[in-house]
Amino acid sequence: MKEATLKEIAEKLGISITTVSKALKDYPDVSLKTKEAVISLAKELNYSPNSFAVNLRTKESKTIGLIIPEIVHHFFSNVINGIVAEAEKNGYLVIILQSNESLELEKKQVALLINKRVDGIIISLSNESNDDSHLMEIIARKIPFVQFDKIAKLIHSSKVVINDQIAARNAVQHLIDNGYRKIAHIRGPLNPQNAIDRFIGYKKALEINNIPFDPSLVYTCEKVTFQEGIDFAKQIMADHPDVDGIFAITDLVAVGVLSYFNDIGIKIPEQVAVIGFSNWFMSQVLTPKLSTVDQPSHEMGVTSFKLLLEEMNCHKKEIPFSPRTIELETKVIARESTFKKNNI
Amino acid sequence: MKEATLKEIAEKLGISITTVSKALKDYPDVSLKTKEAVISLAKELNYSPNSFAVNLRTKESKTIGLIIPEIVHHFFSNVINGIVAEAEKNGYLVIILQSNESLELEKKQVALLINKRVDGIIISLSNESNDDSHLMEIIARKIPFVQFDKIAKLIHSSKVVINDQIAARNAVQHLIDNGYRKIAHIRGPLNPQNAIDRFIGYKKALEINNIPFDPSLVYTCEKVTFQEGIDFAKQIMADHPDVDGIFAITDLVAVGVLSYFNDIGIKIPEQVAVIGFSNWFMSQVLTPKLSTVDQPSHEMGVTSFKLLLEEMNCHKKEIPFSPRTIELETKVIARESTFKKNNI
DNA sequence: CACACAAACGAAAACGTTTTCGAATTACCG
DNA sequence: CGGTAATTCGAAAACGTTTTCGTTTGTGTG
Repeated sequence: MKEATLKEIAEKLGISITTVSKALKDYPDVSLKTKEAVISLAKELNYSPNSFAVNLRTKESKTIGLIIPEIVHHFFSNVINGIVAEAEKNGYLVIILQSNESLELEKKQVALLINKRVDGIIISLSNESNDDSHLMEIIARKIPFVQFDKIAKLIHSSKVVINDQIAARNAVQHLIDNGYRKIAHIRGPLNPQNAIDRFIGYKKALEINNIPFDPSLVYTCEKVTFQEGIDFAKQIMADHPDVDGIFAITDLVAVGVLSYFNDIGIKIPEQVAVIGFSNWFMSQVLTPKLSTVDQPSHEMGVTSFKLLLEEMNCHKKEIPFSPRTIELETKVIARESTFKKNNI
Repeated sequence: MKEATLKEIAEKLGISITTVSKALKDYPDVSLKTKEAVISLAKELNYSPNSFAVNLRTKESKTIGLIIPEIVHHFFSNVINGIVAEAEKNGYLVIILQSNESLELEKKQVALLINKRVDGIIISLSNESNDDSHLMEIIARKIPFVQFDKIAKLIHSSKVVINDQIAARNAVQHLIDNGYRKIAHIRGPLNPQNAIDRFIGYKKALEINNIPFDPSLVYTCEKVTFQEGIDFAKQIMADHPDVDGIFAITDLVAVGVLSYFNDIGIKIPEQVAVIGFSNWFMSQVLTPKLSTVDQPSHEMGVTSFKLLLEEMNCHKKEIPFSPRTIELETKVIARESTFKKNNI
């Protein structure tokens, strides 16, 4: 009942381990007769190579590591899906870790993956990440490395992103085009590059349309939760009763806003229009249906793995690899929550 | 710039590999002096044991495999989260695979994990799974094994489940208690045990309340999608315009129903009450808010890993392990979509 | 028949660790 | 001081594979 090994097959056939190994890997210097004998016996014994030994010998594990801030998250679970599918298609397995938006945990997990000697690492940074030392370590060890979505701009690695500035600008422009003028922004935390970029996009859109930027219309999430959406919606109506549009950093927050407005009877979009970001599934089934920005999450996963694979292949053959940055397309999805105002 | 090894440390210190290994693992037969010297040099060289070699030597990889039907799914992503968190807490990493509800893929993936020699396997079966041979293989190889949610009853392994019959019965009882009598059921596919059990629970509830069971009120999903919810809602209203309640196999389908009714102006719950299953996040933000059955998904993940860990520990020490089945509690979450009828 | 050459196989090293068991040294005690 | 016991160390095997480089045998050619 034990696991079959090359040695066992060799002994039963009265040949050497070397020949058995070669026969199974279809080397040209094994006669057809022995090849057949070996293959047939291997099948019979249900032989499969001991991957631990193969890993040690070949110095690769055909396994990659993936670190993301949150698994239970429409965007990230879609990315996971893309990565896992593409990886499997190419013979790789994926170890998933969740940083819980904690820099400390993220660092531990990078160390963990390095120790495990994964063949490559894909990461989307936590909101706390303002320190690059663990990423530098990955680079220093020459481990193939791809960042996506929430990236450290200054780290010289491949990246898969969207153009958050333009995407956000388009979202706000959509509000403006539909007649909304006094637009609040519920932004993400101060650290992450994409929260910064979306904020910049928000300002740009105002600027282009000659709407003065009012800092008091900007509200900053700490955790980017549904509850914060509710809280800020309340706050906004208290601070600025005449606001007529809200652009939220992500759909989850926008849904909080919607939920609060629905509960207290504020009409959307008649009184306030709302647009989110990321096109979460639920946004299309809410009342009113939420306008948002579509972000190709699954494709982001697939592309990230493809880039990593390229680098891993170069790494194996010891040919140099130049990191690339790929920018994927987004588009505004107009739904009920931003219907054109009647008076225009 | 190369990876430090025991050999290197030994040579630099003029001692044997054995002693270095022992020093790092705090064996009692190494003098304090050499221990300190070794540890300090190891730190300096940034030594970390080559996990490939450790795996080969110890025959374990501190890695488990997880196969689920769908990653982008509120219930499953919560389970993943629970498993990954609990695993990491105990020094294990998790390889995730998605069967896409395909038996064929599921079988391949089990084979993959066996070949990778993971220390244990956790699985929730695909809807197609009506063949146990791949699961038998896991048992035959004595690989620690836990099933959760969608299980093969006859396979002798640990299991983590809810009581689907009772949970479904409670959901339907809730509808009946609130005055609904003609209740349709949108059930899951014919194969999965939990779809069968929920259907049985539905029938039981009717029986207890002396409501005759009408097979034409039962609709069977193939893929359990949002779209099927829409389609069946339409179908139900065509077939039985006087239906006043719907129990759906899962929230996603219930949301489809809600969405269709909202679109065509059928009032919920005044005309038809709707209850789902699983308590997906979005169900609380819909209009109307969806009643459902809470299923402790995160806890299900945590519990699954704990059971697996127990078995892995026994396996290592070669002491026998008896598989256990753990049943977690569910409870009906009453929201707007099933408000009590006025006339009772 | 000698020689070259191809075909088929195997010995052995290497990957880096863990662990057993015996050897060497030191300390202790009567 | 002889002997025992404790302390400290290291040689070597083992885990199972891959791959290099010989060696042997058989085949064909001049």
